[in-house]
Amino acid sequence: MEEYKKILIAKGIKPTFQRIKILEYLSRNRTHPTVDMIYTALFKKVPTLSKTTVYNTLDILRENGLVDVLTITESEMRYEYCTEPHHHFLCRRCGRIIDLDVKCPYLEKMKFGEHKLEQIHGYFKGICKDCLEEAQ
Amino acid sequence: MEEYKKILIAKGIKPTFQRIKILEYLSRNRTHPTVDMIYTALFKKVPTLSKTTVYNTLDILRENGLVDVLTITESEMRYEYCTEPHHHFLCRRCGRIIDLDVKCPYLEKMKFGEHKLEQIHGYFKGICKDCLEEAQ
DNA sequence: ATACAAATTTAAAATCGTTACAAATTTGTA
DNA sequence: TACAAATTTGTAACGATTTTAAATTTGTAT
Ligand SMILES: [Mn+2]
Ligand SMILES: [Mn+2]
Ligand SMILES: [Zn+2]
Ligand SMILES: [Zn+2]
Repeated sequence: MEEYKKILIAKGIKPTFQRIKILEYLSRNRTHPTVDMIYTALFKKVPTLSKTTVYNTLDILRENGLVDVLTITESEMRYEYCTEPHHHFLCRRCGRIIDLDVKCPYLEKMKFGEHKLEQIHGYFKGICKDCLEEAQ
Repeated sequence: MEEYKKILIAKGIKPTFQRIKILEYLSRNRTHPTVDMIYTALFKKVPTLSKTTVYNTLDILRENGLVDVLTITESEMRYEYCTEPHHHFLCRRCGRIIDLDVKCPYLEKMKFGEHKLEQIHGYFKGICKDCLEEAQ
């Protein structure tokens, strides 16, 4: 609670209860949740919460570099607490999005050719280890 | 026309007029169009075309490995005629999606760790060369 | 050719994630 | 306490996609 309040203040974002809770949720749940997952989880604790606030807050957090957005699935956006750049694996069976420890030269240099590079997304898709085992 | 008819037949897909036209369009327009772009362009030539047919056909083409789908933007899917795997650059200024010639070891091996890897998407995002120049 | 079943196309409605909007509430300051 | 600004909220609008069922086309048996 206090920790996330400080983070918001450091970024010049007014640390409202909702913003703190959303940032805290993302920091504690490294599952790349959808907006609806965030909303549903927090609504239990904050029954006045509006989904619009989740959208608004995520936009603010994103603008301030506290949150990253993944376009890895075909229907909804995924959000994650911003850390070091890394790649992701999406399992088409269970839908989980798993952080990968991929050695990618571009991730560090953030430089490529003549274009101005701002983000790199590495999306690996297939069947995850657990689902493979489950199917024997 | 005949060329794409043959490709469809080779895949066991009934080569209807609409399917041929959609496949032909994707082969000739390597711009990673949206469904709406495909529909709007073809509607001029095929005024009876339905957007549902575009969706249906793209699904079939995708299932048969003739078309790839990109989830690079935040709102709609992008389609491309299937070629050798390659990465992409999305310009947030002009919206163009540019094919990249990135050396990626994973693209060739298609193997990574303990998961079963089926696809790799490399999405680079930023400002393209042309837009940079245009802004001096 | 004709009839009929299956496949395909089409148009319309439904769904769902996201955005726009305006009212209600909260916050900061005088 | 009063008031303006910022934030939150609920609702409506939007747009991409999916669902559904009717219309059309195709292939095949007669
Ligand atoms: Mn991650
Ligand atoms: Mn491409
Ligand atoms: Zn899985
Ligand atoms: Zn550009």
